[in-house]
Amino acid sequence: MDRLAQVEVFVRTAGFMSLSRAAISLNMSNAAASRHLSALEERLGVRLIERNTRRLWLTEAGQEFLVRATQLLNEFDEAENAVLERVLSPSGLLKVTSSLSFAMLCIAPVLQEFRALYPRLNVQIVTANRYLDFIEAGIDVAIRTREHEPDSGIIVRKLGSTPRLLAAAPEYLSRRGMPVKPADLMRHDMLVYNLANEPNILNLTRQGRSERVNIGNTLDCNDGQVIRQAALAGMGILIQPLYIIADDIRAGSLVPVLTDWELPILNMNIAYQNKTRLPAKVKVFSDFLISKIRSNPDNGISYS
Amino acid sequence: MDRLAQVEVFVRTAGFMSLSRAAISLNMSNAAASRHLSALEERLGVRLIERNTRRLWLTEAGQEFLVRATQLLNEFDEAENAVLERVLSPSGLLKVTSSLSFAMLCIAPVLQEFRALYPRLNVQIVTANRYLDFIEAGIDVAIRTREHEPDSGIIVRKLGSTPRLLAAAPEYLSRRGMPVKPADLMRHDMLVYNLANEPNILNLTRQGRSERVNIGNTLDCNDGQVIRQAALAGMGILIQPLYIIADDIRAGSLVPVLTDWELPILNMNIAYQNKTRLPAKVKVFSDFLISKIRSNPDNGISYS
DNA sequence: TCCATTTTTCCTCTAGGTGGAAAAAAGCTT
DNA sequence: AAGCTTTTTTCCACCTAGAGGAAAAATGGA
Repeated sequence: MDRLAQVEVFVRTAGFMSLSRAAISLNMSNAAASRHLSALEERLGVRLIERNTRRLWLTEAGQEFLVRATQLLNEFDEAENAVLERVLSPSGLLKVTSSLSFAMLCIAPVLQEFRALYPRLNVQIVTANRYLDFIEAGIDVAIRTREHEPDSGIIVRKLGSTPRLLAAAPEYLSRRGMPVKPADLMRHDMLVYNLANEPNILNLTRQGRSERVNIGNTLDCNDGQVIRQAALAGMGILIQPLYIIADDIRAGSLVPVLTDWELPILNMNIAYQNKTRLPAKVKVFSDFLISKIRSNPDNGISYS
Repeated sequence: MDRLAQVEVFVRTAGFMSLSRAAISLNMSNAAASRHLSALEERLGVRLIERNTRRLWLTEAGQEFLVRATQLLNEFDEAENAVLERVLSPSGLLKVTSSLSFAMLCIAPVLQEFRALYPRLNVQIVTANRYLDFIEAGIDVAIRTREHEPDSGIIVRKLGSTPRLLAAAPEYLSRRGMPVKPADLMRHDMLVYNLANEPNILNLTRQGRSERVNIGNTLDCNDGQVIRQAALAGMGILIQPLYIIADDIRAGSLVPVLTDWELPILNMNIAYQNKTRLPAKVKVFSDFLISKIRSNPDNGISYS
């Protein structure tokens, strides 16, 4: 039998001065209420409420217990309400990991608005050029581009897609010429992001036809921003997601090349551990970020 | 399911960092412990303990709830222990009613010792020359001499028996002569206690023979001490229980008459309400008083 | 004395909780 | 990488504790 229910019957009965009314208010039968009260008195070894069929009154033990019991029930409700409030109003620390580029371009610009919405939730961005382990690094949310997670315990939700482009500074193109067909890339200086799948092989398609090109690597680096800076300096042709160089292209600082050819789309995903109950902070952050990215047409990430 | 048991499983699990060890310590199966914890999390709508088969750790919600939960369990134990202590060490107020005589002669002399034994229990003596109603007067214990209680809800325990005697002051007997046989009483001044059963009829027996005498009443009073004082002043012959005039007889202030005749024995009883659980204070007082009266051979109350 | 109402207890039924065992998972060792 | 050990979770069959309805008992008022 639920000991708290026993205490509730006792407190309600003392309040109403009636077992029947206590039973009604607790949605239980008279018989059940009587049993609950008797069970409590049995366990305590004392009569808490002296009663007959016409009236009842608290014993001295009952009066003392009533004070404590009422306080206990209140505190129990408060404890549960505090937890419930935490669910509705997340707080604490949320650890998000992503590439430096994604953090700079997609998270940092909207973080202030997020903090305004959830003032008690601190967000810590852990930029890394490799995928961190959720458990080892204490990560709550990860932004990843790989198609599949080896760990089936990870939930993956799609943020959007971004095309990969080939682009170079106008100065470089003046100096080295514009590549006309994919094979021309073999004679160009290529700036390679070495964390990509098969970083030295390019698969380009046009009108259903594919061409596979092996490229050298004038620069072999694990950071998109470093590669972008090198390209801006005229060091070669880069292959990067549109969202990273969208502003550069609009500014004319980088010029796309082989634009009638397509490279494989890059899917941007948000990932978190599959838990029996998704922590509120993970949920609110994920929903927020997805909403922000999808509602910005200029960021180079589309969703369909 | 017992909600407190759920909280106990949670707190134990957090302490041991193991559901299995929490289960052992609470004498329940692993399955039951798992269900209790899951049920608590279900009701709260939040994961309190994140866990896999190898380790577990508190969520932030779990950390906060743990503080409150631990306090709740402590306070619940304290509330129950406070009640238990009250049972073992009675306190509060005990209302005892008896005749003035009994209170003066049998209760007052031992009350100090009782209070020393139970310092937190206050005894209130309500002397009355009539029987008070338990419920109306809020009486816990009553000393009564009547043979039967009309209320079957009253428990009656025998304190002892006291013979009733006829006695008068030596001066009165010198002046009016010593009665020789029961019929002589009709020509004497009789001091009648009008609360007795059939106060104006005396049934005296000797060697198996009974004589019934109708007596007049020079004094008709409802208080034994007033009757005693009148007899001491030579106003007439009284009929009173031995325990009231035992000291007067030893002192020679009152002289028993018709001593080879017997009046009906008076049974002294202690009475209290039949309750589902006898209050500790009623029990300890009753036991104490019975013990004191039975161990005093000089008080005029015998027990066999 | 009768009546209405409340508390308690009895009875029957079933829903819920049990433990054991199996499944799944996880981390360590080889 | 595979195997092993241990823990947590879930399933299953069983049993009992708790349910409500009704009757019994009690109580106070009319």
